[in-house]
Amino acid sequence: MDYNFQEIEKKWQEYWADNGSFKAEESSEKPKYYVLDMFPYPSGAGLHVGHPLGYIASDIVSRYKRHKGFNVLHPMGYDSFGLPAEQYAIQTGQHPAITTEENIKRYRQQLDQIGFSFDWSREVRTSDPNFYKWTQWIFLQLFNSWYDTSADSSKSIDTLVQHFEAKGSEGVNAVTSNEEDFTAEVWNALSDIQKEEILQKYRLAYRAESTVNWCPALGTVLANDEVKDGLSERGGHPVIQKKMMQWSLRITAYAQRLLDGLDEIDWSESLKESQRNWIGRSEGASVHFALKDREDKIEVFTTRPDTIFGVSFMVLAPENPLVDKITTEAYEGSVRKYKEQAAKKSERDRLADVKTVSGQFTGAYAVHPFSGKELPIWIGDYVLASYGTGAVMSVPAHDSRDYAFAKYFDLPILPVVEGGDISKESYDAKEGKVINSDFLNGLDVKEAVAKAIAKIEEEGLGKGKVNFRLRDAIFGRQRYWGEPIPVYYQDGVPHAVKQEHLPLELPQVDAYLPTEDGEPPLARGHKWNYDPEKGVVANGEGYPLEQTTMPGWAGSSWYDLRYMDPFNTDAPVSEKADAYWQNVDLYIGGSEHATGHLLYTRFWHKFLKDQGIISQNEPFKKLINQGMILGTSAFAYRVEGQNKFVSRGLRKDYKTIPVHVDVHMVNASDELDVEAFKAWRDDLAGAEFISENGKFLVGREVEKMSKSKYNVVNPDDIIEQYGADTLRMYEMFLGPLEQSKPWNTAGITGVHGFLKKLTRLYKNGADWNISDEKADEKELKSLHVLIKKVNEDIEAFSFNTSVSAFMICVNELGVMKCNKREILEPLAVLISPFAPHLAEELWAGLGHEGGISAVPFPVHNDEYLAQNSFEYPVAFNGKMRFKEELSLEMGKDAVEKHIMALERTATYLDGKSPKKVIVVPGKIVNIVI
RNA sequence: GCCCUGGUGGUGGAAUUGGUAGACACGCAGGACUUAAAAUCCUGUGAUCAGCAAUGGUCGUGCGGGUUCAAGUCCCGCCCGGGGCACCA
Repeated sequence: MDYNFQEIEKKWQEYWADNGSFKAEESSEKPKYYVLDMFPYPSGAGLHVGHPLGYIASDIVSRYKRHKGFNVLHPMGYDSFGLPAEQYAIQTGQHPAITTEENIKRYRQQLDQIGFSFDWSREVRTSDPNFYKWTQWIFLQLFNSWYDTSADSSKSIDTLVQHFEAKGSEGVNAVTSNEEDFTAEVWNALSDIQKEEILQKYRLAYRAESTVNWCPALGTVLANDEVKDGLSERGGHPVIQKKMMQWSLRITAYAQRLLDGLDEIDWSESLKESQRNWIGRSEGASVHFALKDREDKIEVFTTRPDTIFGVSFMVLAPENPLVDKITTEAYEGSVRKYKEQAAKKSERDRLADVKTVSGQFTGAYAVHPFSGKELPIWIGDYVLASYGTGAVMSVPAHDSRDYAFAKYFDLPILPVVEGGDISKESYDAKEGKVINSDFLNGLDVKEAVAKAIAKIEEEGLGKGKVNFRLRDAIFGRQRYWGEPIPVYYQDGVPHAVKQEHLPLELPQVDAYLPTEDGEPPLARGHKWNYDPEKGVVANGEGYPLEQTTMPGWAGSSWYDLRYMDPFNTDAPVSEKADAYWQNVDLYIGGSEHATGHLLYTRFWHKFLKDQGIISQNEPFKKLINQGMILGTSAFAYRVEGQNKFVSRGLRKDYKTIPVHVDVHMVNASDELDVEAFKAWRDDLAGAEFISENGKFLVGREVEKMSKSKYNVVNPDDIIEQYGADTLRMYEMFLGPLEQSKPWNTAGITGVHGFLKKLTRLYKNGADWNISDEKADEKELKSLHVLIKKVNEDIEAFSFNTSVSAFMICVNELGVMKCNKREILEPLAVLISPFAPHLAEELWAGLGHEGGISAVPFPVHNDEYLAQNSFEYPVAFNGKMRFKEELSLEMGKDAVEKHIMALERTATYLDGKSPKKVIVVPGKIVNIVI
């Protein structure tokens, strides 16, 4: 065999491992380039052909950059804390660390086979105590920080305490849930416990009673991004709302910076848009409405202060604490009933039930700040307690939800913006002239918004305000297999575990379930107390440790930094490593992390930047989302009620049910291996098959790759049959990296054949056959067209088109029977990022030693590309009719003259004289008749 | 509902950003080599009409308009697929 890929690939993989070919240099004169893949969670199922897609693309870039003279950091590791290993542990009693270790071994084996140029010496695992020591350390920095909005930066909590001691809360501009002002005297007189209660409202990692997403089936809380349509993202279990004491991270402090930062990074527009939606900035005003006959006020947030004269009632969320205070005696019963009803509804029901209007009058009235009119106060579950102030001013004429509410309960609808018909629906558009609105009359909506805010501020009724939809991130999980939160409790007050006692390692437990009392699994640890002098001690001594662990995204929020300096024992990353590597130049991974990992990571980096740990604002300069590789399922058509199958073309004649067929039993022409199919399952053994033209054909459909659809293709099988280089090139050839596309094993023969063809340029049978003759013009042109294209394509991440370009060039050289060193040497280097094993083999065959990976990448020479003639398409009224080869040196006029003199031109003119002749040199001739 | 994407042969996809639509590959059809198969190589392959044929005509990039000598590409209005957000005031 002239292309013995199995032997070649094994040989060079060993060579790379033995020579440490891809070790990134600590420091270097070379410019740095950091290419990162989203590290995988090592699941038990192993990789299917969809997983390596992004890794192949990043590997091509890494290898290309090495050829271009960069010091490339291209690491890999494992996001090894997670639910599946824990659930397996619950079922079997096996420690999740063991399962994880086994899965990692399998992953490593699969990854190694594909020939990636990872620097494995820097491997990280989030579940490794040497790694999570620093995850815990970062958590403690967050715990010890508050956010100063005046400086727009986080600061040490000590600075806040000093301020409180000297001046109380006056002059503090912080992101906080604290609403009560106090003086220095009051502060200094507080007990430690009371002080800590207040500080918790400022810390960036804090404990608070908050409504959380509780998943009873998983026995843990979930972050907002882990819940989809009221179900847990993992497992699809129902999620309910529950009030719990929870650790949270104050990501909301960074909302504006997270939003602004998007403008300086090269990410896809759709991804940025997802993050913008998630952060959900809206501008408006907060306005205080006084209550009739009471001291309290209702504060609302509105984005439409211009419609303030259209307010005809107020609505509070049922959970709003004000409700109980203001409800009049006569309505107490019905309000209580409504609240109970609302509390019973799960988030999911509430979402599903958007169309049903419900609410209850409280008996109380607010007073319109400008008109003095009395406004009835209602409660309704369309108002959310967790957004804004949990209260709205209702402008039914210009808000569809308020409109529905007003119609249902027959409340007044007052139009204040011209331009819509409000007899059937509200007019929500922000266009038109304001009417019926006193000092706002005659203004455009935009002007009215500004004027209304100015007036509200002037009268002390409120102020302009920006609101974000982003919520603080719930950080505690009632699980075993995660990073322990390094906190202990003294008199119920949380204290940080000392740095010298980090990592706080997971305790040994006898089972991985929550306890019978519903406490997290860590409560089963027999040695899970803490003494600030001694560290972890047995229960009964010292103080109790926190029992929840960190969520899956904790470790992944900073792992990119650890690769820069994986063995550092003094810091997550050294100043030197940070200064050299800075941040990730190219990050490739799936778009499913848009509002989870990618947002949290940006948050942690901004925080670490504030702390002076790192120098960069953003972790990932450029990000590409690789598309999903879908499966091409195969179906056999079973005749309803019979054990009989009909071929695809005949199924119209029968009533059939499609049955999934394992794609491995179908060939490239969609023919089913009937014998294999019969042997597949007992019930099929006696089946009858009706063929067409002697063939039994299956139907095809594109679906997500999944075991249950029998359409999963394993890379190991592909590598076994065609080799890793073929797999790599075929995955790239399938289509644009960012696009989702179906896998079809049938097409792979094209790429495999190409690699064989390439080999044949260098070899004659088993022997190397290379000539030192000078290359001719045509050969050089073919090569240099390719050099130019490949360079451009890699820079543009358009790998599918470079594979085509390789095919075109190799086809051309094959026809010319070119075996000249002058052509074949650069060709081997060009293809090395794509098919590295074969490239190494060819390079060695050309007589080189020392490997190909650092050989400079070819640069094209324009001289060889220069054309002296061009085949002009000649079009009449824009329709191409014939072509004429002309010298490119001919000017416009000369071309026109030549073309007009042609006999063929005369035929098409058919006696008419052209109105106009357009000549675009080197492009086209168009004759307008 | 709002926001991002995308829509090109039987299939995956190209098209230098306004200049020959369908590169490259799969599949299909035919042929060469072979006892045969595999492998390899060659030819054809958007639809449709006319012709024995070389060839020629018409249509054709989701739909309907428009700009232009020229539109897959630009503009206006729709339709459909994929994704994000969503009683967010």
